[in-house]
Amino acid sequence: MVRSGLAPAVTGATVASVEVFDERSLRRHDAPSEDFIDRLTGARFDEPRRRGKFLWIPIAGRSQALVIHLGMSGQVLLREPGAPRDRLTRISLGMEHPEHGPLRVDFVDQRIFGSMAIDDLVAAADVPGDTVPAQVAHIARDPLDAGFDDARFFAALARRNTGIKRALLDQTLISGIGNIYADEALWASRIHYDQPTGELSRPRARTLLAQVRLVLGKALAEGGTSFDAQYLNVNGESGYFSHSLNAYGQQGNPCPRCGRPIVREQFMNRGSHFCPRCQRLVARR
DNA sequence: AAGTAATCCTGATCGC
DNA sequence: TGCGATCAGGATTACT
Repeated sequence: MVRSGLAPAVTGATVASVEVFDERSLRRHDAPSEDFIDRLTGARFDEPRRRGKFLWIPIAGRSQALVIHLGMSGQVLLREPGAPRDRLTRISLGMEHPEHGPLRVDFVDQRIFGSMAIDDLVAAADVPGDTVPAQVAHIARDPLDAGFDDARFFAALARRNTGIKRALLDQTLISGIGNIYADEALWASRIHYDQPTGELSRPRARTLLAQVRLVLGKALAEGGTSFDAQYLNVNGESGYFSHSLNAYGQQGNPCPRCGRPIVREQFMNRGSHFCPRCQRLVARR
C-alpha cells in the first residue's frame, strides 16, 4: 500500500535536497550520512518496488536503489514544500516532479527500527533477469506475488522442524507476514501457533496459505488507496486493523467464532494471540 | 546446518 | 506533577 501510494509521486521525480535529522535511521546504509546525501542528491527515481516488508526505489541510470524499511513504526509521508514536519521526522527528501512540481517525502519513525539506505542492485536468485537490493536478496517472495510457488512452500514446511508461526515469520521462507497477520491468519485457519510444521496436514497448510493471502489482500486493499490528502499513511494500524481484528490484541475478549476468551502468550519475544478452543495442537493422523 | 534466543530502540501509557 | 517501569515487534546477531 505504501508502494502504490508512493508510485505516482516519486516515479520520474528528481531528488533536489536531502536532510538527515537522525543518523540512526541510516543504520542499513553502510557508509556515513554524507555519502547517503551525496549519492541521493540529483538522483532520478524509477518506479518503486516491493518485496515483503522492504520497499525500494531504483535510481535511473544506476544500478542502485533507495531502500526503505518501515520497521514497526515507520511512515512515509508526502508533504507540500514548507508544510510543518512531524516531530519524529528522521529524514526528509525534497523532490521535484516533472508534472506535479515540488514535493517533500518525509521518513517518520518513532522507534527507529526502520531505515533508509542506498544499496546496490544485484541479480535476484529466484527471478531470472530481475534485480533486487543486495540487502533484500535473501527475502522470499510474498504469497501475493504471482511467482510465489505454493508447492515449494508446502515442501519447505514439511521439511522443517519448527512451529508454524516461527515459519510464517521467517522472511526467507515466505515474506510480508508480521505478528498481527500471523495471528489473524492462524486464527482464521484454526491452527495453534506452535503447531509443528512437519505435522501440519497438507489441507490445513493450504487453508493457512489461503487465509494468509486473504489477510494480506485485505490489508493492501484498505490501506492502499490514494494519495489525495498529502497524507500517505502506511502503518498497519489504520483502516482494516482498527475494526476487524479477531485475535490480535483481543486477549480477554470472546472469540468471535466460539465465545471462549482469547488468550495471549509470550512467544518469540512477542505476543501470540489465539483461541484455546478453536486453535489446538493436532497430531497428524 | 538448522533452530532459537537475545538484541536493538523510544514514545506513549500507566501506576504511584 | 513527576518519575520510573512497562510495552510494542521487525530483522539481524550470536549462540547452541
